[in-house]
Amino acid sequence: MLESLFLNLGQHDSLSDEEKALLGGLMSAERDFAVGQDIVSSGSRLTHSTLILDGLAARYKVLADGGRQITSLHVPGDFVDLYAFLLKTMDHGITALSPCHVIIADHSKLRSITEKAPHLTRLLWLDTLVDGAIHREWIVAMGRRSKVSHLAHLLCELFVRLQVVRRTNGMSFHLPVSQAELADVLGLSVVHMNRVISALRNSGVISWANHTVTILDWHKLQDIAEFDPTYLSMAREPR
Amino acid sequence: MLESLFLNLGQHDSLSDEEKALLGGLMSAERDFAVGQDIVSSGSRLTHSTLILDGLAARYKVLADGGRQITSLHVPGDFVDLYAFLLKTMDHGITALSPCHVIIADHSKLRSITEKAPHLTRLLWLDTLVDGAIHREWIVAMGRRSKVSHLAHLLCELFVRLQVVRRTNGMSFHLPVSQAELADVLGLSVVHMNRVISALRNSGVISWANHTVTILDWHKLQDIAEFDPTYLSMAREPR
DNA sequence: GCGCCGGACTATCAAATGTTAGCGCGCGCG
DNA sequence: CGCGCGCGCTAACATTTGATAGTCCGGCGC
Repeated sequence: MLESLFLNLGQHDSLSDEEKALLGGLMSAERDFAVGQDIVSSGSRLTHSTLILDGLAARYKVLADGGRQITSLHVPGDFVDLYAFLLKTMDHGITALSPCHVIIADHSKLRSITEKAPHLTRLLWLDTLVDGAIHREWIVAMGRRSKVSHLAHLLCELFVRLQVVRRTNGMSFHLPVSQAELADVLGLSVVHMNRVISALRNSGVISWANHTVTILDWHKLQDIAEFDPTYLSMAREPR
Repeated sequence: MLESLFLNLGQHDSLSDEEKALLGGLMSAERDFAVGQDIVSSGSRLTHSTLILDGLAARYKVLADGGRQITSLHVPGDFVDLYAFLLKTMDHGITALSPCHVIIADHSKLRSITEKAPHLTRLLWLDTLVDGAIHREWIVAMGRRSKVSHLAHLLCELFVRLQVVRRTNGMSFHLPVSQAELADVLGLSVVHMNRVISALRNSGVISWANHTVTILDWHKLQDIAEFDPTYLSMAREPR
């Protein structure tokens, strides 16, 4: 059941059986969230963190004028709010973009892992660091890439991350987001988001219908995006 | 000498004397970097991390077309590349925006802290999490705030962070960056950066000359920025 | 089967942002 | 002392992006 977590953490360094057992021991209740429902709401103080077993979730922040910005997307195997364990107060919300099946990890148990399992602690820490690396890549994309390149970069990233947890199907993957939601990711208006998607489609490197994206020309997509997966730290080495 | 590090980590939770000693034991050589010099270069693999004792540094990434995006700014007391301890390969560079005096922490010693000092490990982990929280706030600013609001937000953030490490002078602080460098932070052209700075200046909430920013109306600046410092986790509580 | 509704998509015009070019000031250097 | 140069600043024009207002289509409830 925790297979995607093991795949996710295990891509960086090998996980021993004891560590897998420790991770299993972290978890308590499973829960389900419907589309549009908040998994965690902004401003709350949590005593547990949430692991996605299935579905797509987004961290977001809403501004006074009603604008929404999505700051990250989360796939199965992602600890969406692991940082809440130390950050304590949530400064943003987390919402389900598709029906989400999750499992809960108590902070008290996470804390005890930091007391007695240094290697596993480092791997969990690393997980949050990769999160930060993704944020940096998003900042670069928002600030200095063309919008088409930004979108291409996002698709490359999602494809690779989904591949790690075996949620791709050949060169296709399911992307259950509306254009309005995507606009909240890239920081664009819906109208312009549509233009950007059309442009990428017309360049022939992807097809996109029924919430399914198919990469027709990975090489060219990667070129448009200037995508270099180094920041995802996918090399398995001692950490 | 490590006073700014203690102030920085100590804002989140209290640091014991033993922990301060452990942190002292981490450090080895001090070094100096001139303006424009790389403190860490992109693509390198490090065996140490760098703590800023004095100066202003920036993480940045350069794209194929020559464009540069700065993904974070670092003040004294910041471990600029602490994550390299686990991420291993640098996917971006770090440069000195003003003359930087730094001190080096060996990764082998950091690792031993994770083996024997769980609470200090959590505080270091937290330090990297705040880094991530700042990234998220920057993403929101880039995506959904007006440019003037984005700039105002940056100034609020820098003021608060500098205040923690006692680098402010009343409502003023030193900001040794050119408009071109600032444009690389906000993701704007230099010309437009200039327009945005002028607009904020003309609104009368700040004055800005000789690389010194003075906040004339903190309340109004905070309003323009919709600045809420929660994400900086400045409450001292058990972590 | 009909009508409503959300989401993709388009057109038109307005506003924000970028590009290119150039001016002027202060400062370090020959 | 004069010259070059980085940097702040501006002007004019081009391009990108946003706002507003639709159309069209498919799913779903009645």
